[in-house]
Amino acid sequence: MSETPNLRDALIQAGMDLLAEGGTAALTLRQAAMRAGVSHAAPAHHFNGLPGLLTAIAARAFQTFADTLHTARDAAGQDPRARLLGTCQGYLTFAAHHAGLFHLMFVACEVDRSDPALAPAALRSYQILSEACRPFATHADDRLEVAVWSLVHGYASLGFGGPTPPNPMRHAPQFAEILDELLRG
Amino acid sequence: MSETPNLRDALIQAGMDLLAEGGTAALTLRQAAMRAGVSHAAPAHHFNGLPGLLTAIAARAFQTFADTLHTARDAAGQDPRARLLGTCQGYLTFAAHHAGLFHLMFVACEVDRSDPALAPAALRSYQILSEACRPFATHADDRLEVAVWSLVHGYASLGFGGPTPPNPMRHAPQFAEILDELLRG
DNA sequence: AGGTCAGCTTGACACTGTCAAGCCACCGCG
DNA sequence: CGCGGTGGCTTGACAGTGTCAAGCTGACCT
Repeated sequence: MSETPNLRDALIQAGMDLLAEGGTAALTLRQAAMRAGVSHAAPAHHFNGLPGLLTAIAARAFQTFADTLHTARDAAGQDPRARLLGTCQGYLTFAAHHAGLFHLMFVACEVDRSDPALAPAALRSYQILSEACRPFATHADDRLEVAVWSLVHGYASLGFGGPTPPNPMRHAPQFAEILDELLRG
Repeated sequence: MSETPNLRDALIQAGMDLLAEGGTAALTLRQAAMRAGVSHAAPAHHFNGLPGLLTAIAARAFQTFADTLHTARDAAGQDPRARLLGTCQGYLTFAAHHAGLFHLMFVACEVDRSDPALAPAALRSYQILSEACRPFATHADDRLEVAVWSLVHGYASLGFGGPTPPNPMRHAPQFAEILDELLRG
């Protein structure tokens, strides 16, 4: 009665809430349906099973991810290095604050990566990073983009940017110093 | 009757086989027990539930991972750059050939990362990479180690090193060129 | 010889995803 | 206006999962 104009969005929102609260294990079709106030089989009419819901959540996550990168880049001013660093820090901030979504977007094997709803937002995210790299490209190929992308993604995945320090590292250097290393500080 | 000196190892081996054959979803306590020829509740006497089995598999995977890095480094000769590149390519080879184990080692949230059996092998892997980086370190801190580690881990996680090319990239540059970029070619 | 206990089995429970069948309001058409 | 049809949801069921409690068994120790 409150507000459920369409159930699909409500289920996606419930799934994102569950993911943020209890991690991947808590994200369940039946729990999402219960949160949305419908029966356990209702989600089947809007998604292709659990992978379908996960894919829809990942698609929405890619959109907010692209927005995060965009605003972080623009907030960093006009200097090309500051813009690239800002974009990377947006990347790290998103990974640290939305670990569940980050996991879903990049590593979860249940999401259907061939879903056409996934490509646009993912491509937009990549293009924002790619544009920030362009002023520093010294080769014809895209090796710098791949290098920066791999670097920031690995840094985030290994937990250096997160609140909890990773396993064997006593003190991870700031990402800005590492990026300088790559850009021939 | 064939050979099961201790069930614990048999369960770990069965779990690794299941992981290699059917991915994370196929790795199940009951399936591993069935493969080992015991009842579905037998694993509970050797592991702390499913997370315990996953942790034990991850610990063994870290050992073979460290061995892979070690032999790849030594097979690369004496030149410091060749040794570092060889170590990284061992990293990428392992990630591509043992995607399930790689996932378990670094991202699976079910493994108990505080398990004391996990730290030694993980630390050994890190030290092999760290030693290969040492000739190139130009700062007192370990920023280069973290940079190389993040770079190769991100490169592997994003699928550049794997058999299937990743999403938006038409042609990923070879990792050697990217590593040269980081080492100020 | 008798007791003890680790290791394994059996059985049960709650929970998951998924499918089949049915219900019901709404919408278009005769 | 009546009426068939269909999308959206419910109910019920099934196989599969992890996990716990209880019981059996054989070896080992005293």
